[in-house]
Amino acid sequence: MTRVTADVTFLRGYNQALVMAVGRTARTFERSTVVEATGLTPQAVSKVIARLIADGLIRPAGVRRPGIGKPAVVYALVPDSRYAIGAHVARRTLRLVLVDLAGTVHHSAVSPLPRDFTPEQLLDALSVGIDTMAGIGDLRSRLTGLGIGMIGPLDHANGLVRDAHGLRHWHDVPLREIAEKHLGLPVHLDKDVTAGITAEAWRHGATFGDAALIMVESGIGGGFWLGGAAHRGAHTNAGEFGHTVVDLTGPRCVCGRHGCLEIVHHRAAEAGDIAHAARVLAVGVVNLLQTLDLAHVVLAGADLLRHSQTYLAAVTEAVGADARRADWLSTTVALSSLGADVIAAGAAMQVLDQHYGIPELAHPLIVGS
Amino acid sequence: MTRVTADVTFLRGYNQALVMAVGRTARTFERSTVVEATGLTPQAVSKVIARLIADGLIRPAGVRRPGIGKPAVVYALVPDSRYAIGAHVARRTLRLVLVDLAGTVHHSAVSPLPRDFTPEQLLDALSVGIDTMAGIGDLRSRLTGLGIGMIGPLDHANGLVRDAHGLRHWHDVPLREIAEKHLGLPVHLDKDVTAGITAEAWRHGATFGDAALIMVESGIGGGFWLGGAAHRGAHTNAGEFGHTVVDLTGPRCVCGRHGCLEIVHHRAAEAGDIAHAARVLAVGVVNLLQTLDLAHVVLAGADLLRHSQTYLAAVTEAVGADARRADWLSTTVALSSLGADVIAAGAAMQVLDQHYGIPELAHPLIVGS
DNA sequence: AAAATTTAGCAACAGCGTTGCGTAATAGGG
DNA sequence: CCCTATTACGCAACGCTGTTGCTAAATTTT
Repeated sequence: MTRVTADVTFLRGYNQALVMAVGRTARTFERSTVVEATGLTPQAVSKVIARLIADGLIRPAGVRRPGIGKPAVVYALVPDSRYAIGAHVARRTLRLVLVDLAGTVHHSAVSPLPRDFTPEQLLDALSVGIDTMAGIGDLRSRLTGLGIGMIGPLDHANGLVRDAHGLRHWHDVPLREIAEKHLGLPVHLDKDVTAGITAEAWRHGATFGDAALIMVESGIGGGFWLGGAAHRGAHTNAGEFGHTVVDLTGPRCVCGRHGCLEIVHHRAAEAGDIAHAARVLAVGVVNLLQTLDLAHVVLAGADLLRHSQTYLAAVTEAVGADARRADWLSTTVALSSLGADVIAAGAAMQVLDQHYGIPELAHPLIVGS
Repeated sequence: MTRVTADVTFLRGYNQALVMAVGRTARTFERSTVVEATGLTPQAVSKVIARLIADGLIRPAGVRRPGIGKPAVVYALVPDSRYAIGAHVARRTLRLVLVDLAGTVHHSAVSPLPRDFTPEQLLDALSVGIDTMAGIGDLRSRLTGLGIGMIGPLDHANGLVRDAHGLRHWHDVPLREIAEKHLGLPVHLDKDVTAGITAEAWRHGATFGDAALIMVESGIGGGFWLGGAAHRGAHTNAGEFGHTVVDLTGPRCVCGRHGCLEIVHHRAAEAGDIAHAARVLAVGVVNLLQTLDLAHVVLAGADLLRHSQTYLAAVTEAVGADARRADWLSTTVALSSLGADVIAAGAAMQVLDQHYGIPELAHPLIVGS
């Protein structure tokens, strides 16, 4: 845990991150753009820009001639100044992506994982994949780290896999620690769905409001972006949205309860009635909207993307019907812009975010002795 | 909206708020206590403490003699240095409370409101009630403001009541503005449930993790505390948790959907089967835990408190059954420590929080022109 | 009475954004 | 062609933050 005290170094990181967010969202920008967006003084922005140029993160890119007056210098992010690798660890496959500072996915590769793979087998697969990707343009020196998005439950703060669902050799594995040792890179571990929603938020910039990523892929999960940050919950266990009861008299689920969203949805899909399955999922999504009041819903996951239009239509219709009562209640519904890469890409962006995003002011916990 | 830029004044507010949080949580504290809790240097803490003493917010309260060495100065919050008044506006009643800087409720008064009361009638009732309370100890000068917790929907950011459920004269009423003008006090407007959870968080201090306040009172609502702040959602409409579907084949609800938690619960309660009603509510609570992974669940609301032990037992049992699978998944369940005052008290604490809590670093939205 | 230990705070410092003001670069008008 | 208005940029001084170095004070132990 990096304890960040509220000193002036926080200010530097914070305002730098604001400028970086502008650069990531807009292709090019000027000093006045940042001034408007942040409320900082022009002089302060100049200082921040000078620091970022010195670090090679942004560069001047010509001038704008608006007519009268001295032309404004135009700046642009240097996307290839930093990279991160993201890994999506599923039950049978490992997906690796290379993401640059702008959030663009450059390479994507899927490799199979042995049935019931062990931590060692995963590390070997990661090692091989990273060497291949990092060797492409000799970008080892510009590699910020590795992000891993994985099925839970896990402990994000301590980088610990508690008990990955359906994998026998994954009980209390300190994956972050052993991966950092094995790979010689900073490693960030998070739940797959949380990584996924981070990808959407990182690419949309500071305008992205409260949002959820709904993932249907051997189970139903949800990743949440609330109040400008990923929501992980008290024990990194948020998002078990598939195990919310939507039918009190429904069939018994593997989790022990009756009528979970997941089992009801699964039964419908199994029977071949995808349209019905999609409507069931839509009920769950509207439940989320009622509870959390979200601005965006993003749909993802292999099983969903296989029938993407059916799901998109069902959820859009249900959300629209719900919001019809009030015109000020608007929520966008969309398929993930990154498709199958969303989890891995988001894991990579979490690493970039740790370095170039808003620094966490770890509200210090007053832990009793 | 107070746009806070990330300058040194933020640092001051932030670190002062940390010290105030320590003072609020602990009866008394020393410099070393704060150093441990915040990670600041002793010298920095000394400066902060000096500022707070100058403002009359804390005071020296003797010394501690731990044995060897110079005794440490003990400090204590001065609870009566600042007050705030909180109002809970329900359909038929107005509840007013006086809360001090420590979060202690000093006076509580309930007065009836006319059926279908108008904004003017509410303002008059507020005016009378505030004059009575503020006159008690001539604490007008120490009054920070008025917090109003009200049924929604409303717009927290703009202080606007959009369309209060079941009240005819409340469509797009700029309540904050007209109340500030009428009462001559800063006014803070929020949903009732959000105010309620703020009360719990403010009293528990920085150790309070993600939490929900479940309120059963002419409807079922939820207030959320996530990531160290109240969660209001994209349109201040979070918490409509009573209108989440738990029974796909259930009876039709007033909201148009079938099998909402609220209608299913209501039918059971109407039939006199409170135990069953409580179990239905408990299913909804567990749904929340699955989705959000909360550390605390607080139960409140007049209809619930009337059978508090039945509800407490049902929810505790359901939460325990759910967490049994994993020992690291712990969630506390409790009745609100403030009882019927929780909404009004929370509204008052929101006012205090704006002045003496962690300052918001309003992540500036890059709003397109 | 002297040494050891712990706490408190003054003074100088580095670094942040802000303010004041001078300079550079352009278009338009005389 | 030159002058002026306009816009953008940045140096220098400043106020404020927390930090660092060091001295002084208050107590117990030897």
